[in-house]
Formats: sequence, C-alpha cells, structure tokens
Amino acid sequence: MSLDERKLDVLRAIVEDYVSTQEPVGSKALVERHNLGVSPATVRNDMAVLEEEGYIRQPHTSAGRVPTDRGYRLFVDRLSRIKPLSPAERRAIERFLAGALDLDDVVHRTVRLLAQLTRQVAVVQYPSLARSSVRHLELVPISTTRLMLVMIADTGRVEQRLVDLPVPVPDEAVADLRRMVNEKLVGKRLSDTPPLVQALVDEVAPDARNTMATLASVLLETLVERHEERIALAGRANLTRGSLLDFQGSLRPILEALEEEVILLKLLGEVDASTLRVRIGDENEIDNLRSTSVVSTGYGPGATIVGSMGVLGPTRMDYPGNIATVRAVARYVGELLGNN
Amino acid sequence: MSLDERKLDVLRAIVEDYVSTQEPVGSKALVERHNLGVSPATVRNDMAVLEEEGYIRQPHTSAGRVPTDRGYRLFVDRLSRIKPLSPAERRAIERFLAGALDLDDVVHRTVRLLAQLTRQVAVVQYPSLARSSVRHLELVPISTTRLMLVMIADTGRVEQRLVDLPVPVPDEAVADLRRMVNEKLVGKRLSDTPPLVQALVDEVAPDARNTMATLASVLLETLVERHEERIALAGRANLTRGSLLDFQGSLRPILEALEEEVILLKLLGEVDASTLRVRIGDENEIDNLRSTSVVSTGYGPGATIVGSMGVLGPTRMDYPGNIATVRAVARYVGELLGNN
DNA sequence: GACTGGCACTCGTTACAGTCGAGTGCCAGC
DNA sequence: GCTGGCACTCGACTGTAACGAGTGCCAGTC
Repeated sequence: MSLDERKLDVLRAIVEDYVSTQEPVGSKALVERHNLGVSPATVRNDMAVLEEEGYIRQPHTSAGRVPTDRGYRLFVDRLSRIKPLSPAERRAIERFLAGALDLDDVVHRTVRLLAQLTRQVAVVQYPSLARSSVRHLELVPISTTRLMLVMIADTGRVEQRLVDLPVPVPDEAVADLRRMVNEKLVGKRLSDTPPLVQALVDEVAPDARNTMATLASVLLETLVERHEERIALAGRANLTRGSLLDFQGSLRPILEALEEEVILLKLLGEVDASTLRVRIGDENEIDNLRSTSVVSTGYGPGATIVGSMGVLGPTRMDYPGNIATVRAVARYVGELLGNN
Repeated sequence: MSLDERKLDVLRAIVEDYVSTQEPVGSKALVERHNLGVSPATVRNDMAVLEEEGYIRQPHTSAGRVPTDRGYRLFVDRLSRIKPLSPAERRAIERFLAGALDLDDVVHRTVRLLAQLTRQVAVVQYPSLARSSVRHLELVPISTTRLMLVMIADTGRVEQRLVDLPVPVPDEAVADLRRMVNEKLVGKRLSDTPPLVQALVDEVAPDARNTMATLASVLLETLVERHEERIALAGRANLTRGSLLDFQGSLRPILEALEEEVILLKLLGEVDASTLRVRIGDENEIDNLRSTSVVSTGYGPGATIVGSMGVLGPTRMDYPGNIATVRAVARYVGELLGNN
C-alpha cells in the first residue's frame, strides 16, 4: 500500500511535534495542533498504516507514536523543506568567521559556531592533506644532526616533524637540500609526491645520499603515510540536552566514539561527497553511534572539496534546521578558504 | 575535640570503602572489613564525632556514612600513603611514551595514558610559551606580500602565523629580515622579547621600517600577547563511570567547563606550582566543577616547570592511586623533554 | 468508500499503604 | 572507655487501586 498525501502529512506532523516536544504524540493532540481537517479517528487509522509500514512506532501500548529511523528518513527525503536561515543567523556566521587569523582559527571558530547554532555536537575536519598541494617546504637546522621539517600546504595547513640525521650536515648543505626538495615538490599534490621523493634520493650526489634518504623517509611519512587528518570538536555538552533516553540511557558509547579520530573520520564520510549527507540512527556504520544522527557535508574553495564538517545529535533532531545551518556554514568557510 | 588515632582509622576505612564500593558505609560492615579491634557500637560513637566535626555525613537517616570534602581533604593530607606504582604500570608508562615522535605526539600519548591509567578525565597543558625560549624563527614567503612566520621554541612547540605585508618584499629582503630577527631573538625567553622586538623596528633602515613594523606586531602577538596555551584532553567517557549521582545528576556543567580552555588552565592551577596539588570538590574555584576533584602537577625537564598536567574525576576517586600516577607520568614526561 | 463518533480496552503513571531491613543513637552494664 | 542490646528512623521495595492518555474497532453517516 502506498502512502497518500494525508498520511504523509500525518507523518510530517508527528515528526515535527515529536522533535519539538520530545514526547510521543497522540492522534488527538495532532489534530489540535495541525489543521489536518480530519478527526482523530481518521488520523488513528492513518497511524496504524504508518506503523505497519515501519515509519512510526509505539513505545508502549497506551502511548502516542514516535518516528522510527525509517520515518525520519522519509521525512528528510520527501517531507521537509529546508528552512532558510534567518538574516540574524547569516550575520552571526559572517561576523563569527570574518575575524579569523589563520587556518587553526578558522577551524576553531567554525566548529564552535556550528555547535552553537545547531545546539548539537559539531565536528570539523581540517583540510585534508591528501587533497592539498605543497606550497613550501622549510628545513630548519636545530643542531648539526637534527632538522625540523616544516611543510606548508596550499590549504594553509602546516605540519612539522623532526628529522634526525645520520651524519652532521653543515648549514650550506641544508640550504642545498631545501632548494632541491622545493624545486621538486612545490605545487605537487601530496598524493603524487612518493615517486618524486624517490627520484630525489636517486638523483642526489652519492656523498649526500644517506642524508637525503633519511630526509626522504620523513618526507614520505609527513606527506603521505602519516596522512594525519586533524579534527576539531565542540559542543559535547549539548549531548546532555533533552532526556538521556535519546541515547538509550548512556552517553558512554558516544563520548567514547567522539574521542577516536578514526571513528570521527568515518563518521564524516568520504571527503569526496560534496553533497550534504544525512545519516539517521541505524544507518550509521559505527555501532556506538546507532542512536544518533549525523548531518555532514564537504567544504572547500569553489567546487573543490578539501574536508568535511557536520553535526551529530539525537535522531530526534531538527533536520531541516541543521541541514540548512551545516550547508550555510560550509559554504561560508569554503569562500573564506578561497580568498586566502 | 581532637581526633584520636582510632577515629582517624575509622575515617580512613570509610573513605577507602566508599571509594571502592560507591555506597554509604555502615558501622557493621566497617568492623567486618577492617580489623579495627572494636565493636560496631564503638565505631558508631566515633562516627558521631567525625560527623560532628564535618568529616563525614549521612545521606539519609537510615543510611551509612559518606565522606565530605573535608573528610577527603584530611584523608589526602594525613591518612593516605601514596601507593607505589606496580612494575607493570611503570613499564606501561615507559613503553607508551618511548615511541613519541615529536611534541604533539608526546602530549597526545601522555594525555591518553593518564586517562587510561587513572580512569579519569586527563588534562595536559602543552609546554607554556611563556616559559619557553626562541630556538628559531623562520620566514617563509607565500607571495610577495605575504609571509608565514614560524616560531620554534626550545620546548619543541611550533607556532605559525600569517603576515600580510604592507608592500611587496623581494626574497632577498626576506632573508635579511630572517637574519635580523634570529640574531636578535634566538635564545631569549619569550617573555623577554618585547623590548628586543621594538629595538628591531628602531634599528632597521628607514625604507624597510614599515615592513619590519608589521612583522614586529605579528611577532609580539605570536610570542607574547596571544600567549596561546594549548591543552589536550582525553577520557571524557570516564565521567560516565559510576553513578550520575557522583556529579549531582548532570554531566552538563562539567562537559561545558571542559570545553573552555580558559577554565581548564585555571583548573590546572598556576604553572609555577611544581608540587603536586589536590583540589577537592568545593575547594575548586570553578563553579561548574564543585562536584569534582582535580589532581594536578607541573612538569618539565629537570627542575624547570614548563607546563602542568592532571586528572579530574568525582570527589569519590582513588586519591593515592591517582596522585601516584600523575606524579610518575609527569616525571617521565619531564625526563623525555630533557632528552630532546 | 471514506470519514466520524463512540466505546471498550490497554497499560504506564501516580498515589498510598505496608513490610523489610540497614543503620543509627542511646543506655545500662562491664 | 568499650560493649551488647534495643528502640527508632527512614529509604527501598511490593502490591493494590484509581486515573487517564491513547488506541483499535465498529457501526453509522455523508
């Protein structure tokens, strides 16, 4: 049986009411608060169908209905209009992000902003190294046998690593190394660098080969292998909004999951996805987060995607609002990155 | 009335039992589990006195006793012996920290280690910039009107900032700037740099003064004003161990406080304090954290203190164990920093 | 055929009473 | 000063009853 227009209206009304009141919603309350133009009894019949189809369920026999993950999914896909942001919100976003000094600052402001606007947990991935190019490599002598390698990416990310040299290397030789690695690697995508780094070792004069090999291994680690994705989080306290029942009684698994970078990355999904993505409850791959929903999207200058961001909260969240906010913030941040 | 030896024994027993069982402890259970050598009735009399003096209290008339903040304080100050760490724990610490690659890595490993060993929330402050010296300053041309300033401190911390130049500056001039700032500032305590930076501006040739002034203002910001203290956190999920009653019912205020860097810094206390410090419940200055205890200490190479670290948990925590762990970890990390 | 009003039914919530038992305070006695 | 005994308190638990929100179903209406 397919769902006619009114049944969808009923589902929409249930979702909206439940999200705002946090309580199972009954047929009578529903007709009172929405002009459905029919009686409670009719709504009850519709509800019975919706329940049979798995869109809503009853926590107890004598209670109202609550949307299921499937119900939210239908709501998100077909029943909700994205709420346009209020001018005040737009201004808040602009003002909040405008003063950022550098990448770190942008990311921090963004994540706090998201948490504040959505009242959920916000997650922002730093521009991914894998999608960046090398802007500059700097070698700073710390001692005769130790360098600090500083890599500056075009996305503004800066990574540094210590390099312990096998033999002492005088400053002039360091300058040579610096020149060589920059000539070879600047402008290249980080993911394209491995063969180039290898070539560096092969081409260098034999007496410097050992040093270059050491440097090369650190380079590879920094540029590719380590692939260190960084992530900023904010708004954890928002998890305590509303009742604990939102998370089947315990914040434990969620707080645990949020401490694992690997999990957070999986959560944000493939960076590739430039389109906004909503994962509802069980759709989540991470077991600890089956009672939450995630709204995430990629961001970056222009059409390029360099990282993702999103919010996480109870499945009972304001999807249209959060979707609008995440989308808007991502767009602003993208523009900001484009300007630099 | 002063407390005789036995009353102190009773208090110690109450604290130990309560910490391990998490339940109010009664006179009968007490004599059964500890060889106090007296009858429950006697213990009851002692308890009455301890209660009168404010060291313990009764949650309900018909319940056992629970230590008060004051009781924990007395316990920590006079009744507990620091538990020596087990060899396994010592090994775990060494192994865990040994493989660290750089400062970031050290801090991350440390904070996770502390959280894991104590099963509390762990907080580690990065070596404070205020207590560091300049090891090297690097200026990397990004474009003709934009530099990236990279500051490497002797503690291993690296800070970077963008510098927007008022006029285009050729690479050779950048090299001059680099030489000048390094000559003047390397080896100096960050807190001593402001007059030196000012001198740089005064001494420079008039045609470069504008550029140097811009650079100087960013330098001052990076070295002194911004004074950005960084902090790493781990183990938040440990807050959900034990009952919610440990935190008067809500994690909210605690999670909120833990998201504020400023608050965390206050929490760790003045960096100066090289001695280990225990703050119990109400002794905490931060309102949101009045239901928690904090064990913190400074750390650094040798006798120098460059930052602090600690753990935060319910007042009902294993003080001797946590004190021992925090102290041991801080010592290891200090040694590690000394070696670099 | 779709909608509606009415009605019986379910079941969680709340209130209240009663019992149980851990734990106490106090007191007389050693 | 310590101890055993005893009465008392009060939270936790159990069982019962009343309440009411909400449902499912059915007969009746448009």
